[in-house]
Amino acid sequence: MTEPSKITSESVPDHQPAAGGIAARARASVGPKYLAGLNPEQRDAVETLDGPVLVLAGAGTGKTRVLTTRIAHILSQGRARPAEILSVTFTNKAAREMKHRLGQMLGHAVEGMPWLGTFHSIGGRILRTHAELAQLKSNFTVLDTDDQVRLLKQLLQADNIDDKRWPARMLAGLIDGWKNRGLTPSQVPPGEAAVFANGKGGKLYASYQERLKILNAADFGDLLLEDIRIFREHPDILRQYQQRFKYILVDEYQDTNVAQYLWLRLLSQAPSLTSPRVRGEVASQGDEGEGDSPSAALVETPPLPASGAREQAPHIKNICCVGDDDQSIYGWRGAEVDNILRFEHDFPGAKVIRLERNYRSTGHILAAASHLIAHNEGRLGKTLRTEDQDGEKVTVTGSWDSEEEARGIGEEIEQIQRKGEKLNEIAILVRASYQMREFEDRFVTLGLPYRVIGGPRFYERAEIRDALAYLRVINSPADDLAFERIVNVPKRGLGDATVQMLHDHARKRRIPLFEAARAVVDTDELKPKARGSLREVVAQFDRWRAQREVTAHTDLAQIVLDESGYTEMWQKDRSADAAGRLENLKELVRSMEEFENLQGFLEHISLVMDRDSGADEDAVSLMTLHSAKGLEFDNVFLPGWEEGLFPSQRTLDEQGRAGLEEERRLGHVGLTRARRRAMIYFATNRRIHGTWSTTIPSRFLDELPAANVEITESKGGSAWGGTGGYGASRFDDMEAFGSTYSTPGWQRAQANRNRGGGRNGGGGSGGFEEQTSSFTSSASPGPDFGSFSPRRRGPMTIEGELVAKSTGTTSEFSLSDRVFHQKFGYGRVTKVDGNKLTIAFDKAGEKKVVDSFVQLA
DNA sequence: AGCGCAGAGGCCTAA
DNA sequence: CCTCTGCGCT
Repeated sequence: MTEPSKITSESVPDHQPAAGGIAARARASVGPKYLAGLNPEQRDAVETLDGPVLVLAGAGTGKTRVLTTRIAHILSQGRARPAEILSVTFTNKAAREMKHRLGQMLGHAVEGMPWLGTFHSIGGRILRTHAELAQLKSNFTVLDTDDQVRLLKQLLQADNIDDKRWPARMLAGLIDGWKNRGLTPSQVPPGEAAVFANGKGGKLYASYQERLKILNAADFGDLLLEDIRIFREHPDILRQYQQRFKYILVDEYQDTNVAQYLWLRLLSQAPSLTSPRVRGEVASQGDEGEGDSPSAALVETPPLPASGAREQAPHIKNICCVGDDDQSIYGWRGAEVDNILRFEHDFPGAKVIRLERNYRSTGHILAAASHLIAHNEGRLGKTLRTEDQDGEKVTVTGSWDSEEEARGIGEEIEQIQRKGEKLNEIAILVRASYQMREFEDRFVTLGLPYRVIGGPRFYERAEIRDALAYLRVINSPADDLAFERIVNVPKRGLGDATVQMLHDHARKRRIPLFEAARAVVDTDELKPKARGSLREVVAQFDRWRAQREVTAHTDLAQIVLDESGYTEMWQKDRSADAAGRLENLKELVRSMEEFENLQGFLEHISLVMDRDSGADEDAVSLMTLHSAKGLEFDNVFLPGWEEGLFPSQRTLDEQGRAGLEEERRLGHVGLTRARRRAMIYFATNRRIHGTWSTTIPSRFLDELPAANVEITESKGGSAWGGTGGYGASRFDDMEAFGSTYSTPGWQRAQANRNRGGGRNGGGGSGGFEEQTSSFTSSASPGPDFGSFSPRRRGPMTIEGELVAKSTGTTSEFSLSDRVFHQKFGYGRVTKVDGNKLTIAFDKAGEKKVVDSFVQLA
């Protein structure tokens, strides 16, 4: 199958001038039609089928296209059958997209690609196949974060640990972190295990795992971690998968965590040659009991040929990882950028291909994004280039507060809409999901259709979780968490006392709650009323389980919801959202149709993150920067570029410099989502925890190159005192507005000045002239410059970049000059204020712009 | 058992 | 600002 020849496609005359990537370029003119239109690097990435390949694909360089074309190529070359290709992504969205594109390319649906999916879904599938080796049954439940926390809470209670001091959430985070690093309870470094509850952390992790087995449940981390364990302990099983997967493709490799990395490494070894190696691994794992080094999993585990010179032949099969270190934004959930940085070391003989030609964004946008990301130190370094025109500059707009920001963006959107552009081509990308609300409110009043992507997940809603709990109990009677959730929903008179009693009973007899209930019903331990209710519940579930055999799963679900009284509960509820909840329940039942049976549905539901309602309607997309990765839009709004929010203070506090760099990558991701227009906003006042606070513009604004950025005024200008115009006089007596409308540079200078002068307006005081004049001086840091910043800031030199260009103490323009503006067209100057001009544009109306952006007409 | 209220704590990002 | 918890009352 995989002979080590480097030339893969049908031979083609090598007639092109030669340099690196010649072969690929040569072939570019001929070949299968799916190769047409690929650039030489892309083509190289598609056609290098043998051995490890790392494709460093910058934003918008055709990453997905390469992946899908590569699969098509493998298939059409007869190198492997669809079922022999393992292709992993992080999100369902990405997986779906790949399936979709493959379908288009191959001209038929891709049911034949059973191993194309997310890490979690594929990991889960493998685990189900060998569930018994992890002390589970194949119908195990996947617990989400909520279940996880509830379970841990129970454990903490059982151990008499004060969950005020030691919140279950924190423990959940720790356990997640350990699992992300591939650590089983016994492998957790003692020092780390001790940080929780005075040393009980490790023990709690262990008992949590035990509880999971009893509940016949796994959490997200287990879906990979248990696979790894099974692979290590059962070389024969590992070999079976190694033989099956002839090709491995990995999307977003920069986001892989240690566990995913280990999982991939195990699978990427060539089967026939690995068995001794694997056995070696098992041996090395055998002593995992005690005294492991802190990074046990990292250091000790991968005794792959790759990791050392000790092995002569790199028996690594054809793995192709695609990623972009500049888009690594999941460090907080254990992603190891190191994985991508170390690739060549881990997979010796790896070919590294860089995709640097961007097909998405215009020159200004790309330049702004590149310039921003260039402030990061830890990167492999890529230079994105485009052959597109410069296009419009990235705009930066200051607003008084977040409401005005939303208003301004709303207006801008309406304007775009008036130009005839699709709402589908507009996205608002926020740092934190709580920012979304303001936009939703605004859009509702405007009647602007929008959709929230990746917001509160469908299955996280209470009614959905309740409904699922019913189904889970039917499917897996040992699922105590689910049973507990619904035993008294709707109210049946089975309160805490009863549940506590069941718990005791269950623990004593080591049986699930449900079985305990069945047993208790026959005793007189409960009061008649509770006893009757409980008996009814047990009988209902027995009945439903029996019906399951003869009833379609969608019908069964409907029956369960109706007979349990759950539907009725919401019908009686007169609160505002009851109707919506009923609607959601209907939607849930409807969505079950896509699955073959109840089991299949439950397997997927916890892993499927996105609810995809109405994707075909024309609507503005609202989402977090994180969930925007991989998407693109003509128009992208980036609100909330303020210190504390973006970059997030918490990230800075917790991760320091690394955190800052990750935030910056997030900014880079945001900007590179835009094809034609990127519009950044910052507000001077924002609600934090419900109280208004004054904020400072994000340092990232200063890191944007002046040449590609334009400072504009908010269009939601009414908050500026009621009129669109502005003037020194106005700001003189409106202290609060003083700094709101400045460029970032101003604002810094302003804050600086205020500190110096001992005024405390939170940066909000100071007259207009003052701002203007201090504009230039901000390029050189004042003595106490750093003091107003929440964190110590880096060298201030960057400050000058944005400032310098737009700085000018006096403008060369004067009143009623006829001017031209790249974006707004022709207009007449109606007011001059330092370097800020107010111009009445013929078409765009009155605008405030910095003079360097206009020229005399 | 169940309801309503007051107080506390959280808002980062995700499968 | 919003949700969750615990408490006291019915």
